[in-house]
Amino acid sequence: MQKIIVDNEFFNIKDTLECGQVFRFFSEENGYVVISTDKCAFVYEDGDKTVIESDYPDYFHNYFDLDRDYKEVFLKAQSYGVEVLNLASNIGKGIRILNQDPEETLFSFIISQNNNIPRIKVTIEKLCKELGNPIEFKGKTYYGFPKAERLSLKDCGFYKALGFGYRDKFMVDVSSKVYKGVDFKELKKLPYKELKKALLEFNGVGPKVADCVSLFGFGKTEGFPVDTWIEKLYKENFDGKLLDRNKIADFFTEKFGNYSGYVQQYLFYYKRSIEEKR
DNA sequence: TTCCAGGAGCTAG
DNA sequence: CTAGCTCATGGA
Repeated sequence: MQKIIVDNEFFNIKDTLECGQVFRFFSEENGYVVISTDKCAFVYEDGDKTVIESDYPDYFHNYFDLDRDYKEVFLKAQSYGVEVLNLASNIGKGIRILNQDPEETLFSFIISQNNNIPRIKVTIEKLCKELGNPIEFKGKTYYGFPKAERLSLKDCGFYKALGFGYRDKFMVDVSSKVYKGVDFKELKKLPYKELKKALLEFNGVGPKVADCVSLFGFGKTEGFPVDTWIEKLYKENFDGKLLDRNKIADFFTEKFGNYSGYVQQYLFYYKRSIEEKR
């Protein structure tokens, strides 16, 4: 087990994990166990440092986006003179956009549509426990995220029984398509707009999920996912005249350019956290 | 009971 | 191309 030690100021593990970009983590005593594909890490705070323990230090170095300067991202967000964004980025300046596995991200966000975060997490955990590889880590058994090959062996009844609802069909269709040959490395070479177009070809992937997958799974930060929370925030804190979510996304991308993904995550986390307290 | 959640597919017009 | 309807599920 190796340790990575990172300064705390622009890396808050709680905010990074709980801001809604990722579903596979567990709050354990004094820290979090994070799982990505078949790999585990334990992450905790120690004074003004955040410590990442794992047998896969290179993988989690990239996963936590440690080569990026998040002070620069934060200062950029503060530079627009948007009041709600100043507030949101101050509260969430420890958020980092994770470099998640593209395939896992694709299935995770198909599950996320018209669903809520606690239930998304429960559903994904049931899926991993059923089909994922067991991983022994720090005295407990966790489960990896199943590959498309294994997902494609199951039918709609299986997914329905796990609580997928009407999304059962999407899991069957997409896992089969991915298993038959989707080259995620080739997709990663595409620019944002072409990648989004390719992602929209999957049954169950619309504009919002495509933007989440391209951001969280492929690192394309010019997309701005618009869900119900962002739509509320747009109506209350921006000019709020647009009704179509595609046009709201375009409005934000035009405003924030390559920083759209970071800004979106600051705003999403902020909006959800203030509504939760009511 | 109705409304809502990190929406998207399908059909009519 | 857009507007409206429908799609499971469970918590509030």
